[in-house]
Amino acid sequence: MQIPRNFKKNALTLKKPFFRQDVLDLAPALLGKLIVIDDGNQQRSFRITETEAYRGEEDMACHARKGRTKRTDPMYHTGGILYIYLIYGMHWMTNVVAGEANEPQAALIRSLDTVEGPGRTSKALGIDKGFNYKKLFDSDRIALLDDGLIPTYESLPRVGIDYAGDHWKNIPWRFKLNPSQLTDQ
DNA sequence: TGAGTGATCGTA
DNA sequence: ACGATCACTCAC
Repeated sequence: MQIPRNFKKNALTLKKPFFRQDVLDLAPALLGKLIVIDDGNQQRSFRITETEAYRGEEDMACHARKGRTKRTDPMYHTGGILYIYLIYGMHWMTNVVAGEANEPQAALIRSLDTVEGPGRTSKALGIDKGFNYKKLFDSDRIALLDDGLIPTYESLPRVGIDYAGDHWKNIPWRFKLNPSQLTDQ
């Protein structure tokens, strides 16, 4: 589709209330949404195809299991900002903060229509620490657009959390867009 | 299957 | 101050 020049004021741009949903609703709702990045020179867009939910201090796979720290602080904010962190000294992870203030929740963006894997996703988007805390509903640099695709998806266990114990390791909080929805457009 | 890489946080 | 950990990727 043609991406509007001023996505900040575009009717398709997702607004604050969308992000205040519980992460178990928001993470699957992110599937099929367009993520638009404007680096000042050019604008690029990708469709979100895979997410994971991390939910609260009781979720033993969530960074917030150790409470509020300098790193996890963004997750304690009201939904709609980004939570960005570095993993393995190399890869930036892009997370959308969900829910209300003091409910630490975030959805990891794992894959895009043309990019598989959370590290590669951030790299493709040009996202690094500078995007931490950035608002998705009020930014000239980045926005999420809803062009009407209603996602159908499968739920799977989350990746890379062997330390979290059987319950949290197996709970199906990874969401993958049905691939046929990309070609049906 | 294993090396690379560095911010973060618990322990001191 | 130090050491363990880690929501990963790439090359072998």
